[in-house]
Amino acid sequence: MPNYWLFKSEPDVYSIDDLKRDKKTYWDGVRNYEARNYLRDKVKIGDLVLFYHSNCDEPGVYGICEVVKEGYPDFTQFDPSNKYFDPKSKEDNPTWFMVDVKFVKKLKKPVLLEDIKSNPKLSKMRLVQKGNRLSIIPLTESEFEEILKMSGE
DNA sequence: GCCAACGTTGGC
DNA sequence: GCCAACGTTGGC
Repeated sequence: MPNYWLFKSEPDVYSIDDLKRDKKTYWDGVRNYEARNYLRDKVKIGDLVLFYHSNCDEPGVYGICEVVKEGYPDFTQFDPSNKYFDPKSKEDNPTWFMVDVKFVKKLKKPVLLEDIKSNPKLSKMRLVQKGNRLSIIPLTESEFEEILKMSGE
């Protein structure tokens, strides 16, 4: 039984089309402790992930990917030239973690944030709760399935 | 571009 | 340990 997640990405930085082109990517730059704990401890190989576009004209879920490598240290935290560099993190005790995901599919049509907000079955998702900023969000199986249904999948 | 909500930092 | 200041997120 896989777990289900929603990962946010700004499409100007990395979009579902980038993942489709690359087939696979590492999920770098998560710098929030709660999200880090999910990546380090809970996100497992075979888990399914909704790929969400944030901070853009039409925020919403645009695709699906699958976890292919479980939590390991995010190497960008050790690279002074990287924008995610964290001088406080030590290689023998890394602060930040990443996972790898592979492209599964783009949704036939995106499920936009406004659609998610207007669906009462999805009102418990942290995505739509007040002040939400978490970039790695756990989903129930029924929430995941409901979003696929809304996309016409 | 604005700004509310939130997490982090650092002085005390 | 408190909390004001600050930086970031992300919808609008």
